[in-house]
Amino acid sequence: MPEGHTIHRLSKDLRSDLGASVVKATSPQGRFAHGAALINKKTLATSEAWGKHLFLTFSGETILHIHLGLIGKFRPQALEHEPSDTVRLRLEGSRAWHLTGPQKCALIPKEEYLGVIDGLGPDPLRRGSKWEDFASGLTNRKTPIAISLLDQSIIAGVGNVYRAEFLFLLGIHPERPSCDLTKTELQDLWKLSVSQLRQGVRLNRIVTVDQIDSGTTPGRLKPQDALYVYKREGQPCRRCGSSIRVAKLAGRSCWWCDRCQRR
DNA sequence: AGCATATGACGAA
DNA sequence: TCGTCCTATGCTC
Repeated sequence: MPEGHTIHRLSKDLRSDLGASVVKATSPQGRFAHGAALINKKTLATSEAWGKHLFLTFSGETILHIHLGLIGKFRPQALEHEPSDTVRLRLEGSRAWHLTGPQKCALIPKEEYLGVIDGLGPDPLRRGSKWEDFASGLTNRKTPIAISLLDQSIIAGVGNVYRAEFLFLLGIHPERPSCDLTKTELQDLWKLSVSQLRQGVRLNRIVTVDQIDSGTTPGRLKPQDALYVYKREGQPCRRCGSSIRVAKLAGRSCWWCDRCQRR
C-alpha cells in the first residue's frame, strides 16, 4: 500500500475529513497514549506529505510525524467501528481514522521535521520539485538505477512497485548504472514519476498498464492486470511475451523483462 | 497452529 | 548483507 501516492492521498483525505475542526485523539493500543493525549481536542491545522512521510500539524505547532513503513495502515472507519487493540492512534472527526503498524508515530520538534525533509530528494508530487535535482543526485553514481530509485534521498516517494514499473515503461534495464542514463532518460523518468504518482493519488492505487495492454475496461481492472512486471516472475511480458525475470536489488525483489529492457 | 510474505527503513556486523 | 521492528493476510500442515 504505502508508496508516495498513498501518503499524499492520505494527507488530502485527512485534511478534508478532520481539517479545521476539533479532533478527538486516543491510542487504543496504549503505545501512543501520551502523544494522543497531547493532541486530543486540538485542531488539525495542516496536513502535509513529503515522499512517504506524513506530517500533521495541530494547533500549538504540535507536529505529528507518521511513517507507515512496510505494513502500516491508516484507514477511515465508521465512527461506531470499534478499534482493535492494535490501533496505535485513533483520530475522530466526521469519521474515525485508525492507524496500525506504523514505523513511526511520534510528536516531534520542528528541528526534527526540518531534518527529515532535508534528507529527502525531490518529491514528484510536490510543487517546486525539479527534475534537475533528481538528475544531479545520480551524476557519477555507478549504483544500478533500480537501487537509486528506492533511495529516498535521490527521489522521495518511489517504492518497490513503481521502480519496477517505471523501468519497464521506459525500457531501461534495472542494472544499468545510474550515471549511464541519458539526459532524455532522466527527464522521462522524472516525467513518468510525476504522471504515475499523480494517477496513483487519483485512483488511490497503482495502475501502470495502458488500457490496450490490460485488455480490460478501466472500471473493472483486476489487481493482476494493473501492472506490467511487479510480482509477475515467470509470466509472459504483456508487450513481447517473454518471461518476466526477478532478482534482488538493494535487498528487495525487482522484476523486469529482458527483451523490453535493454542493458 | 504455524509459517511466509508484504508497496520500508534502520542499525549491527 | 542480515536481523529487526510493526501488523494482517493467506497459504500449508
